Amino acid sequence: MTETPLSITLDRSSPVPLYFQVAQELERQIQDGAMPAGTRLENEVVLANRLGLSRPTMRRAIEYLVDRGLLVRKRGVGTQVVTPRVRRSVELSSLYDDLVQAGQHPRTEVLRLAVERPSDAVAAALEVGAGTDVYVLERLRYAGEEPLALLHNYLPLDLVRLSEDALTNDGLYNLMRAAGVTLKIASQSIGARGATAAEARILGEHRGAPLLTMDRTAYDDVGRVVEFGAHVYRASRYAFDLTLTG
Amino acid sequence: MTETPLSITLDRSSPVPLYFQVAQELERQIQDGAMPAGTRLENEVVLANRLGLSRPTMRRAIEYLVDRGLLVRKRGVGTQVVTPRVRRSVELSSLYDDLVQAGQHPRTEVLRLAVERPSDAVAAALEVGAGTDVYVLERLRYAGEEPLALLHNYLPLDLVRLSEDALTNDGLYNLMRAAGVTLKIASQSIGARGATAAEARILGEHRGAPLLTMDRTAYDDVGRVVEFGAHVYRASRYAFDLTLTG
DNA sequence: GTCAATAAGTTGTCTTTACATATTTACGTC
DNA sequence: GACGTAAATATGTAAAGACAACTTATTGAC
Repeated sequence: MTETPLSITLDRSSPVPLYFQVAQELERQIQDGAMPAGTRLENEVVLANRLGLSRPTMRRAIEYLVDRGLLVRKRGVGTQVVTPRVRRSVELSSLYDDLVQAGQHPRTEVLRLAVERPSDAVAAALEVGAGTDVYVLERLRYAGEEPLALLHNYLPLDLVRLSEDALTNDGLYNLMRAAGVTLKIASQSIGARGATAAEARILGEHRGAPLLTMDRTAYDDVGRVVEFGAHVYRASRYAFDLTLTG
Repeated sequence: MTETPLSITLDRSSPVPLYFQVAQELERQIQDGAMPAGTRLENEVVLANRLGLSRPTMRRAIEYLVDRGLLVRKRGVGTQVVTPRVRRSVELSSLYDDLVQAGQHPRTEVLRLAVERPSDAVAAALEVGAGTDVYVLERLRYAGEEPLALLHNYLPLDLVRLSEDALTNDGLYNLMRAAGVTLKIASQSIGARGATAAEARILGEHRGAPLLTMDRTAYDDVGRVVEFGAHVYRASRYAFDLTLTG
């Protein structure tokens, strides 16, 4: 309802684009609470003039925030701040990232790191010939002292050099990013099943206990398969949180 | 690698924006295979001239497809068609939509449709006062003759009028859309647990059988809560497929 | 008082022009 | 032949202006 006389100082000598400076500052003010939900922005022309920008540039800043779900525009009406929600869409992150963000201290135990011929299913998922060796990785993830997940990963050899040390101290995705692999898209399938005897033993559950399963194939920016993972999580300790936009 | 001399006919009298006409036609040609993965587009200036458009308009068309993951741009280099993948990000859809798309014939049995006081947890999820009546909906979803999922939904009264008939023949989300509710964003949590005796009986599983659980809160374009759902799926019959971009 | 036409205000689309910056290629120098 | 520099080529950012389309409020007629 309210209307705010926005003021932003711009740095025209900065390498950061003007539209992005505006978008960032706007976002900051929204997150700060300076522009609570429902706040009506002044119209584009006035805003552009006030900031000494052209309307297209001002529009682009607003557009960026509309795409990210912080603002809503209606033709003929105006632009409003959206009710504060978790606004980010699903992200490409790993369990490790999730736990770090939650303030937990994850610990990883590398059970197996080998280079060998993949099974047919894995070879198909990685889109390599059946005779091509790949990394085979098996890890156990802890949150605190409790085992949380049993992770199986398969990777082509030519993307990143894996070592047990590095994997113990860092997440797989971080290692890949550090090696210059740009993760772009991943297709996942989330299901559930009962734990096998072996899984139950490793994870500290009883046989048949419900496990969450996630199979993931990850691609880089040119569409190459960079990783295939088949993971199981103790359902009693873990859930997947998603935010979808549509 | 290859380069294609794109040709598109535009309708300037159409209400469909020019940039969108271009984007649609480009997408069609990509999907058709006329522009296979790796195809290099001509540069923006040439394309704009060839189609009789300004460069910003041409850029906007390309930008649209880049955002959707069909094209990749690199400054100083050019624009390329991406390797064909499932390119769409996660969408706001319901199980019903999923099944229809898969060619299945879903059937819905309405077990309960009532208006009553919500539990504290539901009231909190819907962000209504504890004394406010809400729709309480319990449905059983079949795929063919097999029960697939047990769905619990809670909705504010003022958004849509629900009837047992309509729910039997159509998905809840379709009904809401038809009532003018624009679903914008949803946060979901996917987990797993063993079936209770009651759930097992209804779903045709045995007690303790692994079930996928999904709790979802859906919001409209101005951030109002429009639905809260707590669903369980037979893990032996269902999995969630997601495509993430990052 | 009610309804329809009109006006004002706002975002949506499009053009033209200019310059900045990243990347690759070609060339010249050593 | 190796290296650095410059040129060519492509996308990235920005400005200013014009008209279109949608909403809402106002005004006028009845």
